[in-house]
Amino acid sequence: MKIATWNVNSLTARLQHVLDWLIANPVDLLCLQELKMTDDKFPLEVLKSAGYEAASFGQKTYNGVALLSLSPLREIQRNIGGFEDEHSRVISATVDTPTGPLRVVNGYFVNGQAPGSDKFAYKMRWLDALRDWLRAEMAAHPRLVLLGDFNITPEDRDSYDPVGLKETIHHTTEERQHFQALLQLGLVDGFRLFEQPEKSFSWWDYRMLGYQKNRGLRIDHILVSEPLVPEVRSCTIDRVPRKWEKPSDHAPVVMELGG
DNA sequence: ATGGTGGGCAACCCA
Repeated sequence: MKIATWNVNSLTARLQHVLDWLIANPVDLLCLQELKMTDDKFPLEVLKSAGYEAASFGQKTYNGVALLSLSPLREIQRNIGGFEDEHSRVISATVDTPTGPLRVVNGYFVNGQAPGSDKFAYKMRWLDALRDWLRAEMAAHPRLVLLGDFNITPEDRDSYDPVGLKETIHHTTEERQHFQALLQLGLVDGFRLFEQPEKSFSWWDYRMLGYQKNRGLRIDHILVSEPLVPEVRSCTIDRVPRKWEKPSDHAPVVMELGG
């Protein structure tokens, strides 16, 4: 089976891209971020016609996440348990796979603007809450994937300019420690299970010809719990839709799982 | 060069 994550930067603006991408890449599960729409605007029927059951957790203008699945979504949960959050950033569900149930946690992590800002402080609190909640989630669901737009470069090699951008947003020691804390829960970065091209990124700024110059960051990730590691067959970034007209600034990350 | 582009929607917004 295949799973994927994609920050679409408005599902209203990108619905046709999503439908076109799914036709070319009929993944079993697609996790979306930055819907920028309320749930009453979510295109449930259009996705159903494309063969996908879906669950959304949106809000007006900002944030918003959704799960699109060929097979039924069970035990759908919204946001981080026990954490009061005005933003719609996490949606989780269980899907059945040939090798057992898979718990999926889809997150649009806080951007954080700049170190020292209120938004950065919120990012740190949010990451604290996510880690504490995930510890229990992983105990309850040993086969778990955490995927989405993390807004963190795990290492220097995940940035086009780690020297010039040292300790700026997406690159700070604090953010990277939070990423490591997720790994310490028993999660593994699926992308790094495989040899990958140098300068592999999942996001490129719209400005200054960012994509054309490959000035990007790898901030979209698929982390798998240890019991799933032997099942991971591949993990790749699909740059194709980033070349389409009016693209999202993010590219999808795709993982193939096999029994 | 402290810029620039894009989405949503009228916010000195948010990425």
